[in-house]
Amino acid sequence: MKTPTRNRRAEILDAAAALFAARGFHGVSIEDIGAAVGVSGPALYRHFSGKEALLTEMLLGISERLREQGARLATTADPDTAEAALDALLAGHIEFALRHPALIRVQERELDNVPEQARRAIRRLQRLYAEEWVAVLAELHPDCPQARLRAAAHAVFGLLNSTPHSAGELSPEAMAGLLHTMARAALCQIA
Amino acid sequence: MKTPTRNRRAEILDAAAALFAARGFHGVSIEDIGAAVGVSGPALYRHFSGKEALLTEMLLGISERLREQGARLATTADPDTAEAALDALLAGHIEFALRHPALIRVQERELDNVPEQARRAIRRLQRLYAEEWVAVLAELHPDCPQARLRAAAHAVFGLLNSTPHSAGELSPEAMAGLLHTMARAALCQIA
DNA sequence: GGAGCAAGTTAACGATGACTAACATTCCAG
DNA sequence: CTGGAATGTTAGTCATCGTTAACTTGCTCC
Repeated sequence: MKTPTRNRRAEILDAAAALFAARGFHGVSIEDIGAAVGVSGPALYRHFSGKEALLTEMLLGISERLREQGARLATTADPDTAEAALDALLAGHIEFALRHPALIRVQERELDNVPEQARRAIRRLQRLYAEEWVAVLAELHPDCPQARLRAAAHAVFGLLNSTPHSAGELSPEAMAGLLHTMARAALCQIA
Repeated sequence: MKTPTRNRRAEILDAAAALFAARGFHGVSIEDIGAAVGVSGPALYRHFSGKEALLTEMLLGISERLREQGARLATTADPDTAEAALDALLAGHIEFALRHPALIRVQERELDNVPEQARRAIRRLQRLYAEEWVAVLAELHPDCPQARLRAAAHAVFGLLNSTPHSAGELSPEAMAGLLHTMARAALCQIA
């Protein structure tokens, strides 16, 4: 009974992400998650210390991944223009959002269900990611106050993360193009 | 013990909205909601038939309000230009989102916790509201396919509804102006 | 002034669900 | 071969929570 087991932890995290996205953290039971990966109930405690720990690891993973990607793309090899950096950030975020809508949804909705300490760590990563955007935007709009740039960045995150809501009407490529265009236009207009 | 009682139902709905926004539907107990309005626990059953019914009424109220506002603003007195109608829709939505961030949050997150039948009604109202936007956008972009316009509208809702995330950095007026500018720019660029 | 309704109260029930305990199986390592 | 880790299983515990029941209390209207 020991199939390849392409790492159970990852399998569990994926299944849990889909379930959390669909029904919310409190709307999903440990039993549900177990059933989704073909084991039943308390088997999960062999891999995670509890339900909150599972969510915590999930959110930390997402934030870390975005932050790493942001740091990499914002300081891309030779960013002659801030415009190029912005396009890279946009493309990266859009690709992530389109490829992992469930993760985006969970990241947006379930932060409050993570224990205090880990929540601070997650928020820190999110802040670092946002600061990459703000830095790039500051180059494009040198006399725009930081607070306004931060608000603009968060607004654009809202736009890009709307993906899970409007699922499937457009092809992924068309959707990516549309979001890129809209976000770019929105970010170039901030006085 | 019969203070003015400025309608308990409304009071309960407000308190529940704030709690649901903060901790999610399943994260809030009937006891919590009661405590928030100064009565304890099962007193709520004098006003609502259950927890789901409470959420249902809340979401129906929000959707109805937005739809009504949308219908009113989109067909405003004399809409010489579709641009004016779009500006009216934007201003209305932004005002609502800034004035009632908790309602926006609940509307975005808790639809799945509403029983099937009511959920369909809510979705219908949301669809009607979105169609107001699509109709106006169609005037501005006559040869843009409907699906793209719909996706654009939802993306802008994501942008405007990001308010609850980035709370308080900017003054409400500055925030309203920024959101209006960004959304307008985003919506004028869709090829 | 008492009938009746509106709006609370506390106590209890029943379900669900997170987590623990105790026990089984498979897979190597020595 | 054997013992021990890794990974499951089922049964049970304990807390929480939605909901109902039974009982109180004040207001209002004839």
